[in-house]
Parts: sequence; C-alpha cells; structure tokens
Amino acid sequence: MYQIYNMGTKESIINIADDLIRGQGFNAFSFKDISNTIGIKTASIHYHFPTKSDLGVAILKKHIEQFEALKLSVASKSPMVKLERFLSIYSKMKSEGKICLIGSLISDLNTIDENIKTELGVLTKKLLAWITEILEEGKRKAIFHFKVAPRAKALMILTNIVAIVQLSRLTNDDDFTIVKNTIIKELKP
Amino acid sequence: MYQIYNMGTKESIINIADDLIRGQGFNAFSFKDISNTIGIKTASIHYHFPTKSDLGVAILKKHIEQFEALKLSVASKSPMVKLERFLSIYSKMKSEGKICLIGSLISDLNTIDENIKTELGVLTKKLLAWITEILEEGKRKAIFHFKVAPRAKALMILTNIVAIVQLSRLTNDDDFTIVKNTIIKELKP
DNA sequence: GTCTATATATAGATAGAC
DNA sequence: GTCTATCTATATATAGAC
Repeated sequence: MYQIYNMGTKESIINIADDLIRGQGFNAFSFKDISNTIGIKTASIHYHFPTKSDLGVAILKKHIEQFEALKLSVASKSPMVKLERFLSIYSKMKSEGKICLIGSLISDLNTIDENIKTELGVLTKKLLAWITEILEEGKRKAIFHFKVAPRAKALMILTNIVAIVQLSRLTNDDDFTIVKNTIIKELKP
Repeated sequence: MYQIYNMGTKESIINIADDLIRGQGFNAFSFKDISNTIGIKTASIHYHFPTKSDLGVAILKKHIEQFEALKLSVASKSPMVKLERFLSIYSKMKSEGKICLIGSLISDLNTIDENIKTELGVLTKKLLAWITEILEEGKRKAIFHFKVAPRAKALMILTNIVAIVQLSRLTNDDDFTIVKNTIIKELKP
C-alpha cells in the first residue's frame, strides 16, 4: 500500500536487468550496465536492491506474477489457444533476440544465490504444471493426441522451446519456427 | 608431431576448465579455479593459453574431436544403438551433476569471443547433422517412425536432451530419465 | 532517492626472474 | 614451464553528503 508513487526507477531497474539477464546471462551483466542504460549511478541501484541477488529475486517474482496473469487471461480458451499463446511468448522473445529467464538462469544454477534458485524452481514448476494441465484438457477433449503421460509430454514441449530459442541463434533462425510448428504437428492425429 | 611428451599440464587445464564450464558456466569460472584444482599459478596457465578465449576454443576442439571419434566408433552399429549411445553420454553427464558444453555456452552466446562462437557452431551443426543421419537411416530401415522431416525430428531430440539435463536439476532428477525414455518411445510405432 | 567517494575483492593478463 | 610481482580493469557493496 505504500510507495504507490515514484515506482518508476525500481521498475525500470527490474525491466532492464531482466533484459540483460536474458541477453547476457546473470553472471555477465553488471550494475554498471543498468547504470549506463537508465542513467543512474550504481550506488543508487543498491538503494532499491541491496544485493544483485535481491534484484534477481525481484525479476523472478515479476515473471511469476506475469505468468499467473497470462494463465488467468486464457483460462476460458481452448487448449490449442492456450498452447499457442504459450508458444507465442517464445516467438516474441526470439524476434527480440532474447532467451527465456528459465533458460538463462538454469545454466548458471550452481552459481546463483539460494533465494534465486528457489524462485526459479517455483516459476519452472508452475509453468510445467500449466502445460501439463493444457495437455490433459486437450487430450480429454480429443484435440491433442499423444501416447505418453501428460507431464512427460509437457517436459518434452518445455525443453523443446526453451532450448530452441537459444540453439536456433547458432544453427539457423528458421529452426525456431520448425520446432514450434513440429510441437503443434505432433499433437495432431 | 611436436610436444608429444609433457602434455600433461596443458591437457589437465583443458579437462578441468571443461568441467568448470559445464558446472559453473563460462563467465563464472576463473583461472584461479583452475589454479586451485591443479596446483599451478594462474600466470602459468597463460603460458599454455594466452587468453581465456584461447582456452575456450581448445575445449571446443577437444569436444569436436571426441565427437568425431564417437561417431566413427559406432558407424557400423544400428540406428537404435547409435541413438542410445548418444543419449548415454547425457546420462553419464547427468549422473556427474554436469551439463553439456553446448547447453552451457549457448546461453552465454552474446558474451563469448567470436572464435569460441565459431567452434561452438561447428560442434552443434556436426551433432545435429549426425542425429539427422541416424534418424534417416532408422526411418529407411523401418526402425524409427516419425512424421516430420528427419532434421526437424533431430532438432526436437537435441533440444529435449540438452535442456532436460539442466532443467531436471530443478524439477526432479527423474525427469531426465522420463525424457530420455520418451524420446525412444516416440520413435516406435 | 541520488549523489560522490571509497572499500574490498577478484578478474584477465603481462614482465621478467629462475 | 613455472614462479613472483604487478598492472589494469571491473565487480559488488557501503558510508555519508545533499
């Protein structure tokens, strides 16, 4: 309830750091990078986030909130629409030359603070559970067809999209679209 | 042909740095980490590898050589054996708590030296081409069954395994086995 | 809330002795 | 080939003025 006004700087820091993590990685970005972009001294960033880990946790909490909002916004839609909405987030990401937060932080898992790790676990499990739900609903309604357990299929799809948004930068940008389309195609009879 | 003897230190540096990259990430590991493990001063490491990037390139060339050797060693085997041999590398990796070199470096793509990037591209494309060949051969011999193009299917499998060896550290270690088994299962009729 | 100034640590890298 | 010593740069973080 407090701090309703003047939230601009704090949010700006979160958004810029988010972009930096998903563009350079957590260990490669620095407070100076934020400083250069936003026009604020590094010491001032520490006023909003005492440590780099605190900033990391804040970014994850933002993503968790955004995920919950997305989930809610398509709750009444068909499983196919839900799945396509999920995949479209990665299409946007790809077009912006970024990778996803989970994919960026997971490779640094052994070097990040325990608090970041915890929130990353929360986000990843929520996302996986949601994809599992979408697949279950789609199977029940005979929209999706697959042989394995819904959670196993959700793991397949999540790993496909998290990795291809990164790998396609090296193999071929079109590979992103190929994988995205194949995910959909393999769910059809 | 030169330097056949006394290669111990240089190879040790490569092997330890390899482990460090696949455990902590390229930007998180330092020459001091190697120094602590191998018992050699950081300045001495620079004698063998002038820059950190030179070391990175050497590690990638080692992986490319090892890949070529693996490919050759199973050339006469059935497609299923080849695929299982490929997947078993990731099983070993998983049991050692490591991730793969491609998966580790790809998330740092925007921060690594151009020379490393080039070699990473070589390794990734070679691996992808090999998986594609295996799938083509398997399809021709009616051992594997899949609807999409072999290269598209290879992208699906590669992204599955590269990402699950990382993600399963957060979701559930058993998820690695689930994905590995699902890859095989989905290739059967 | 942002600044200047500074503390402290660590990074990659080089020079030159042995 | 490895060492000591050092350079330069940059990192996260803190103290205290404004």
